Order: sequence, then structure tokens, then C-alpha cells
Amino acid sequence: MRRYNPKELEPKWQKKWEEQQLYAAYENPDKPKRYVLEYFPYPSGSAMHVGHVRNYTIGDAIARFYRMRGHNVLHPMGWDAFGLPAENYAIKNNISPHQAIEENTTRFKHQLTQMGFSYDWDREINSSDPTYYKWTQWMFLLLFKKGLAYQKESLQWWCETDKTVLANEQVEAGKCWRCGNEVTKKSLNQWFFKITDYADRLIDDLEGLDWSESIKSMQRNWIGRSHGAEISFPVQDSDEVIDVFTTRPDTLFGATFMVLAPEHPLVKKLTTRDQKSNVDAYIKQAQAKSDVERQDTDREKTGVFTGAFAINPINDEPIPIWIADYVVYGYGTGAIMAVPGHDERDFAFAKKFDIPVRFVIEPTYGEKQGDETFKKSVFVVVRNPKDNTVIVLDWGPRQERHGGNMLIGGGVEDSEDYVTAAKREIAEETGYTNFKLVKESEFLGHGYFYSNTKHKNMQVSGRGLLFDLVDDTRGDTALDEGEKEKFKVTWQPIDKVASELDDGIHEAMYRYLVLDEPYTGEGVMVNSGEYDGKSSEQAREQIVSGLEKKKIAKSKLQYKIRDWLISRQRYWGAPIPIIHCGSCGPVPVPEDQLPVKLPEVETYQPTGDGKSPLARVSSFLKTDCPGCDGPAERETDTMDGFACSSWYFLRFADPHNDDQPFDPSMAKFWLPVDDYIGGAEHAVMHLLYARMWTKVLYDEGYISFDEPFKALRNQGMILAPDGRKMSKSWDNVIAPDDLIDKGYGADSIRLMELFIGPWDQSASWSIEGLGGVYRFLQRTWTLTQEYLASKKSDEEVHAAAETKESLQRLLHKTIHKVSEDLQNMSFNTAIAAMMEYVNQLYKLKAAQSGFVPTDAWQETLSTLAKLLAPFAPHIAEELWQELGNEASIHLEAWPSYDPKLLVEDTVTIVVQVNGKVRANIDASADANKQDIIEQAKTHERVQAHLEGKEPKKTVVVPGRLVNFVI
RNA sequence: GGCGCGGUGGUGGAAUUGGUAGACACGCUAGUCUUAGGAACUAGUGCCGCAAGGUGUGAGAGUUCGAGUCUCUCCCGCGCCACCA
Repeated sequence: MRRYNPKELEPKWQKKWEEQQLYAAYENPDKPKRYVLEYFPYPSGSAMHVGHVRNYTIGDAIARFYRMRGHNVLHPMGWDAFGLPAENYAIKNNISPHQAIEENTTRFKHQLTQMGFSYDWDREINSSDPTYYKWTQWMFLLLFKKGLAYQKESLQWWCETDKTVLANEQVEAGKCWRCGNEVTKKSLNQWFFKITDYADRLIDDLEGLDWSESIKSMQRNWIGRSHGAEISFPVQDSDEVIDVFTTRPDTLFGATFMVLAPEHPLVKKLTTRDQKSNVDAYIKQAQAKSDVERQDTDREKTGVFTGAFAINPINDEPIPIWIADYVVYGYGTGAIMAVPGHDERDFAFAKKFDIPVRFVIEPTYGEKQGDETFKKSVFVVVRNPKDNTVIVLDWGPRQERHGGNMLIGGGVEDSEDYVTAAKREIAEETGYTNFKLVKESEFLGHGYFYSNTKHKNMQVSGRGLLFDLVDDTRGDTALDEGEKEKFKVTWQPIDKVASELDDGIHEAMYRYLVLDEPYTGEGVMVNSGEYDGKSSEQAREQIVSGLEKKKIAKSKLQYKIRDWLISRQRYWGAPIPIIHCGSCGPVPVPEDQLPVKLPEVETYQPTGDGKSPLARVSSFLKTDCPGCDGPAERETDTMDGFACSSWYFLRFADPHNDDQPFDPSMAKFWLPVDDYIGGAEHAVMHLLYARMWTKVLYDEGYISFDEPFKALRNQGMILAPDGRKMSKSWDNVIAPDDLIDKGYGADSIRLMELFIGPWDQSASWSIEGLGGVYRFLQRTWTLTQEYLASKKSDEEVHAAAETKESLQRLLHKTIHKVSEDLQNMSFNTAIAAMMEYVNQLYKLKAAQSGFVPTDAWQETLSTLAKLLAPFAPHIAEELWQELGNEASIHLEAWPSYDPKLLVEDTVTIVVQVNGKVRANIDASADANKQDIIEQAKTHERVQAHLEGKEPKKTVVVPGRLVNFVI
């Protein structure tokens, strides 16, 4: 009998498939199309490990499944060869990028081939090839002509290690996405793509996409749209105006100062003579801080007064203008109106610099019912400074409009002031008598609730007061017997209380009195002139529309996303197709002169002087202006590698086109991508850029869809067996090549990648687990070989109808399960189902001591091979052909199942007594309820638990269970 | 702090509309066979218990004949964002 030897049979089939062009994609309109795409790799590392391989295994299983189901599948592969990853690899290994790409793509392609992935290699693309980047440059010119590419001198992220500027998206927590070193800022003249023009569409169109919620939210987060208003504050005794952006125009009356970012251009103009030295010193100090330092939220607020004042346009009040580094220049207008009463940062700043705080919104909580009885009230916190605890009244479980954890509270009598009332309430409700007033809230709180003691709807409005316990002298409470039981007096640690309080007013008061936090929520307007009494939501609209008429304010959407900076001061990228002419300015390279080829150079190392190495190549640099024929210079920066990957999925539809980036009819045929598979690391880089370019092409009429990737599948990471990320520095990298060498074979690796757990969850690689799936393949192999051996012995076989039927039932059940699971991408359970199936086949074989009848076994084993084909294509093909088939299994139709064979004649019914399983009985599938109940009752274990009693109630779920309730 | 995703044996993980919790695999235990090898095969394996039985899906409550699954409260872990006005 032949031994299972993947080392021999896998390369054999890989070669045959290649010769037969088995996986070539054709535009056949008779079949439904399916475009399955995995992120194309940077050929940057020395090799791929089993973590990378998972991505392609998932894609290949999907591609093969749909191919067998009669779809016209496009499953291409290429190389993201331009850009930092590839060039840094070359620098590190001291070779030219050309050579690095050549070597790495060869190695990667070999790795992919030996894994047996079904790519149409005829469509292979390489983004560093002139036939490709010609069209990347064409795309640049398209953006340029649309006014979506522009040049600007500005301060940008600069990576000193990689010696280039970076886009915002490419800086993660102040570190370069490639080398992980801290970035600095540098001012250079740079090219940008105007992605901000697409911000709204990039957010809104997420809605209809089949993407994970987490990626969508990352993109929304990144684009950072917030709704608010821009308001102009005139500067006192000056013609200057300070514009601010705020999401809370309703707090305008509470603005008691303004803050400009230290970099704000108005700072120099506004600063008065006597403040100049302070301001200059502060600016200098702010500049010295790294951006990472500046973003540290826990830092204490710093800032200085400019000496100037602005006029609050809503009430003409002069308010001081400060500068502080908690205001960032890049967002909004780089200036804010500061409302310390209703913003935590402004509050902290105001406290530190003794700036007045004005409260203009009072918290409200609860629904107003309309029939409330009004009561002037107090909300009282009693603190024990000795152990930092406070009194919380526990009114029992929180019900709809009463109960829960509360502060001390109560009504204020006509003869009392707030303090007197509060003292009385403390004594009455808790018995404590010796305490002193510490703080009283300047604002009121308004609560609407149902009083459980008075049995009616109440409105309470009043102040919050904080008392410190002097000693724990405690007299009797003044409660009726009935009242006493309604709540308990408890002492709780100070820092735990706020979120436990069940009433919004109590919480707001507590936060202000004890935690020193301002009120940032919604509420009712006060100290706001004509807006007093309105809700803050209402006032927000009305204040803006009122000022809008006077042209002082306008409602505005503000975004965090910045334009995409695409210039790179590096050699290894697509040259930006622009010529700078002294008289014509920046002129696009005429389309017929594309590509602007990357010149061969002796040294390509980045210079670090803010210019790309191309600036040293005079033959490249010097050219004639296409406009006026005068002497001119080429742009020497290259494009961000992410530009190349922003349209590659389109090129796969028509990879050899010399006249266009792609034929629109081809794009129309294949796109959008149906299944896009890759890691989550591109959430806000590639995926955002590619969506933008797609929208540009859509707007220009080149394509008929405006989202490139219908479904996005982010596979989970494969970790090393030690649970850490695979990395050379940890020395825990597992390469598929080694496993293949050891004899496991690509099929086992592929199976393991999927069986290890749900495809979208990360998992640690397990060599023992790999042994498990290998054993499964071997068992499948041996079963088939034994069958073939018995067939050849030419014995007379007796077709036992009963066995045939059980084989068929088992088979159709398995087809059903594997098909459903594949459809739902439940690869791990699909594989489990096949394992179970093979285990059962072994048992059946043993039970009948051999393979009878032959024809049913032939069908069983051939179909098993088909089910295995998307996962383990080599062994599936080998067994298929050994079973006597000529054509490739991968051209076969996916097996279908007969629903009739899924229905069992007899079913196992669970018998429960009081919900606990007591017995299993077998009953025919169509038995009626009464029969089943009778049958269940007679079971001895059931009888023991029924104890001779008649069930109070009997629940029957047909075909599943009987439950007797006694 | 905000948003998103999770929590099931020794381990990775299974469980249609609520209906036998732990499929499948790893590991472990015992056995069979063997050129005694980290092979193959057979049986067992949530926990407590000799057993009958009890108990069990992060914790607590609720709905239900019945809850891993639904509702509420809380705890823990991971990811992303965060002085963004």
C-alpha cells in the first residue's frame, strides 16, 4: 500500500496545475463572478511565516469553494514592492532595492506556490515595475487635474531614522509606523492629496459595507467628524478677530477666557508689551516639548496671559486671551473659547490661574411628567475626612423612577436657608450632629422623580452642599418607623461613589463638590440672558442661528483627518510626475511621456537633508518645461508607497493593459472585490486611501462603484507557541518551508491554519495540533488506499441495502454541514465535521469487516475528496485521481446533498423531569405527542424521579424533548 | 475617560428559533501491537463522589417548564482612540 508522502505528491500537482493553467480567470458572463483578494504583500522580510500564510489560506479556501460552486473566480496575487518596507529591507541587507525585490518576490512566490494556492499567476503585478507605476503616476495627474493634489509648505511629521516625512495615518502614538522610532516635526514644501474633501463620504458610506464594526469605528474615529459652530470673537481695541470652533455653543455665556495655541499666528500680534517676555518664554518652552509629551493627558495645565482681551459676541463682555499648549494648532482654528464651568480642561486651567468660573447650564435629571409638586431642596454630601468616605443612602434596588443609591436630600422649609435645611436633613436622616460646611454649589440641580413616600411626582430644585464630619457624635434619627426601613445609611470610599449614584443630579453635585469636576452634560440654561430656562440642546441651535444672522457664527462640521501627505524624500517610490518651471510653476508631465522612470543610481540611501536622493541625479533633475520649453527641474520626491496600493485591486482586472490603467469594462466585470482578506493593521491607512481613490475614479466616470471592497475580512493573528508575536528578535518564527521539509506538507499546514480556531480570532501556533491534522489526512489517505486494495482483489461484493443507506445518510449530512460552514466561513467546524466523518467511516468499515458495497464506498470516498479540496487541494487531487478520475478535482462541481437524506427516521428524545435530563429514548420521527409522553413515562429512570406523581405540566418539543414538571 | 470586541474543561475551541453544555482536536491515563521509536490502534478523560447522585459556561439577580444563549447590575481581559474644544 502506498504511504502518504506529501513531499512527493504536492510538488507534482503544483507543476501540473501550473501547466494546465487551472486557475486562470476568464471573463465568462455566463457564470456569477467572484473576486477574492488578499492584501498583496510587501516583499520586505526575508520570508513569510505561518502567520502570513493564514491570510492566503483563508482566501484560497474561499476561492476554491466558489470555483467549485460554479463561480467565475478571480484570485490574483502581486507585490507591494515600492515604499519604505522594501527599501528599508534593501538598506539593511546592503543591496539595491531592485535586487531586494527581485530576490524576495522570487522567494515569496516560491513559498506561495508550494502552499498550493490557486492564483492566476498570469495576472501577477509588481508596483515597482514601470508598466505599473506609469499608471500610478497617471492617477497622480488625475488627482492634480481635479485639484485634489496640491503642494504646500507646512510643518509635518518627520522620521529621523527613515529620513522622510510621513502622513498622519503613518504615525502611531508618536512613532513611525515602519521603524517605531519617535517622530519629530519638520517644515517642508510637500505634496498632499485632498482626502479631507471626501471625509463625509468616507464616513457615510461605511454604513452599507460588510466590514467589522471595529474597523468601521476606527475609520470613523480617525476621520473624527464633530458637529459644532465656528464663532468669531473680536479682539478689544484691535481689528483682529479670533475664530474658534466649539461643539458647545450653548455654553457661550459661560466663556470667561480664550486660549490660543502657542503656534497661533495671532499670538505675536496680540501680546502686549509687558507680557511679551513671558509669552516668548512660554512659546520657546512649548516648542522644546515633543508632541508625545504635549499629548500626555495627565500633565498639569500650563499657559500665560497675552495681556490682550477679546469681546464675547453674545454679551460684549471683555475676556482675557491666554496661550496654552493644551490647545493644539492643527485642529479646528487653533483657538478656543474657554468655558470652565462646563469643560474639564478649561476648569482645571481656570482653577490653576484663578480665572472666574461661570455656570450657565444646570443639570436636570428625570422625565418631566407635567403634574409635579415643586419642592426647594438640598443635595447633601457628608464626608469623613479621616478615612475618605462619604455617606450614601441605599434605597434598595433601583426601580424605574425611584430607589437606588442616593445622597442625603430633602426639602427646604420656608423659614430655612439651604445650609440650615441641609444640617437638619443630615441629623434627621443619619443621626450625625457634629459637622461643618465645606462647600456649596453655585448652581442648582433639578430632578424629576416619583416619590415613594409621598406617592406622587415631584420636582426638586436646589443646591448641593458638602460637609465634613468633625466627630461621629450621633443622636437618634427623626424618622417614623416606616421610613427607617426604606433606606440604609452607608459609608463608601470617595473615589467609588460617583458612578454608583443612581440619580443624575446627585452624581453631578457629587462630582462638583467632592471630585471638583465641572458639569459637562446637558441641562437647563441660566445666566444666559434671553435663553434662560431653555434646554441646552435648544439653546445650542438658537444661539448659533442668532449669531449667524449677524455673521458672527456659522454652524460647522469639523474633522480630525488631515490631507494625505504623499511626498517622500526617498528613492524607492514612484516619481511624482511634475516639472517645476520658473515661469509656469508646477506643470504636469504630459501623459504621453509617462512613466517618469526612476533612474538607476549608485547610492540610493536617503540623505536626511529634506530632499530625496533623486535631487542628486542631474540627468533626472534637469529637463525642459512642457509648457514653455524653458529650462526646468523635475520634482524629486517620490510617492508614498500607499499610493501604489490604492488602486492595485483595479489593475488585477486588466493587468497587461498598455493604454489605460484598466479597461473600464474589465473593471466593471470583476469589481468590486467580493472578499477582501487581510490583517487589521491597515484599518486607517490603506483602507482609507483606497476608498478615497475609488471615489475619485467613480466621480470621474471610470468605474461604476464607489466602494472598492464589499466585504472585508480581518483574519486573526497567528502567534508563536509561546504566545508572543512571531519575530526574529524573539527567535520564535515558524516558517512553512521548515514544516514542509519535515514532511508535514502544505495540506496539513493549510488545514491547521483554519482548524486552529475561528479565522478572525488570533491563536498560538501549535506543533502538536499540526500533528493532529496530519493524522487526519493520513487516516483519510489510508482509508482510501484500503478501499482501493479491496476493490482490486476483485472479490464478489454483496450490496447490502442497509449499509448503503447509512453510508449515504452520513455522506449527505456531511456535505450539508461542510457546505453551510464554508458559506459562513466556519472553517474550523467544517474541518471538524470531516474529521468526524472519517472517524465514523472507520467505525462503519470495522463493523462490516470490509468495504461492501463497493459502489457506495466509491461515492463516499470521491465525495470526501471533493469536500477536502478547498482545504487540502493536493491530497484531494491525488485521491481523486487514484479513484479513477481523469480531470482535475478542482474543476469538479461542489457536491450537493439530498435534503430527504438529512431527516432521520428515528430520533433521540431527551426526557427531563423538572428541567433536568433523566433519560434518552428513541422514537420514530413522526411519532405523535401522546405516544412519546407514554413512552417517556415508562422509562425506569423517569419513573424513579416522577415518584409515582402525575406531572403538573408536560412540555413536548417534537423531535427533541419531553419535560415533566412535578 | 470614550468607542468596539470578548470571558465555556488542563489547552485551542463546539453548541439553529432558548431545548442533552463541552462536538472536533491537543494534552493526559490505561491497554494492544511492535525492528521498544516522539509510530499506529483501542478505551477513558469537565469538576466532586467507590457509587447512587450532585454540580458546572466570569459574579449576582430576573424572565421561563427549561438559559452558555434573552433582560438588568457588576467584575475582568483585549483592541482602538484620547488635552480634538
